[in-house]
Amino acid sequence: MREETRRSKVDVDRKTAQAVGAGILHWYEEVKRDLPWRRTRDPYKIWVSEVMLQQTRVETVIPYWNRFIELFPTIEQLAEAPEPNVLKAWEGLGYYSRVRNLQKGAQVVRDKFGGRVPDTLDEISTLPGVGPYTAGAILSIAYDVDVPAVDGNVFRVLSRIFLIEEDIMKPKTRRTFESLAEFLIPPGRAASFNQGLMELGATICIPKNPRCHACPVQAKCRAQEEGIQEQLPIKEKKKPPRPVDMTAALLRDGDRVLIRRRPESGLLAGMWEFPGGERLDGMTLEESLTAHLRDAFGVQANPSSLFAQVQHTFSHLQWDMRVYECALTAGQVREQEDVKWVAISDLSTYTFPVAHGKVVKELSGLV
DNA sequence: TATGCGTGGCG
DNA sequence: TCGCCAAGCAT
Repeated sequence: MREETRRSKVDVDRKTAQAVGAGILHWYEEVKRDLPWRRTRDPYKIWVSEVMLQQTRVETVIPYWNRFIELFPTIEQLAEAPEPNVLKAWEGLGYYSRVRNLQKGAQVVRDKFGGRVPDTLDEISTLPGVGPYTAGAILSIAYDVDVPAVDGNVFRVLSRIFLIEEDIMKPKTRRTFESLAEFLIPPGRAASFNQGLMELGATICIPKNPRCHACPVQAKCRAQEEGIQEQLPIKEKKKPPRPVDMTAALLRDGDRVLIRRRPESGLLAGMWEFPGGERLDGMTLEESLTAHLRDAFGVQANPSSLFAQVQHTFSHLQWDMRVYECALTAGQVREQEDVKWVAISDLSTYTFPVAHGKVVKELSGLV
């Protein structure tokens, strides 16, 4: 019996577990949203949706998922697609390593698993970009395996129902929630139950002003009983993003401008940008830009006028980016694979991070 | 265990 | 406005 083999670190009796599991399951079957990836059982398409949904809202993902599936309808086609095309399909979604890992994963599935997404926790977890949450989500949703899928919603919902006051930012806390979530799964119904937990967190048991009156398990919720649902889950504060002064150059040659590709690893890997870099210690922005252009291309360039100022906040960085029109006074920049002179009207065929995309937009408005 | 990695929406 | 938040993973 599963009740005897499964244990939770949280104090929950079987009757409560059964009531909560059934309550959420039945509520979900009644109210679930009609999302495009809920109309398929294709493990590949569910995989794509789960990766896109990492740290990303449903409303944002929908158009990206539709387009991505249209462009790459099968694992085979994704595995064989040119990488820049795949990156382009992700442009604007953020966390770009997700899509690189997704394509690598597709290649692993093709080469090591005969083209079929594996259906065991051990095997699927070997795929790049597939962590504990995504593994559980794909297995339960696509294959009906009774494994938990603990994301931010589940942390919030379960911490409230069972009044769990552990800090969810601590990695070890995940195990507490995973064992509890597994204990709650109505046998054979992990697909609907797991999605129900997340749906509840996304629509009712939301971070602020939770709609407890509409909750199917309100009567079982210990936080609601204590009136402290808004204080949960316990989450330690993150550090504020570090401010960085950035510069970038607008170098023109007729109606063409100079762009370059960022390195294959690190921040915004492989995306295109206007050349420049961080302000260097002890230098002004203009001096730093001149130095960056000299280092990168071996040319002398003078920043003349300020073309644009762009503020952009990442999860860990805050860019204050100033884009200067520059005049080349010595040397010239030759095209290479990762350095191009591009007509303004063709810039849209390249993939830019949002900060540089704002500059592209400014430029396009001038044409 | 702590940090790097995007972007857009909301109160 | 601005801090927080949204279906995390890799290192």
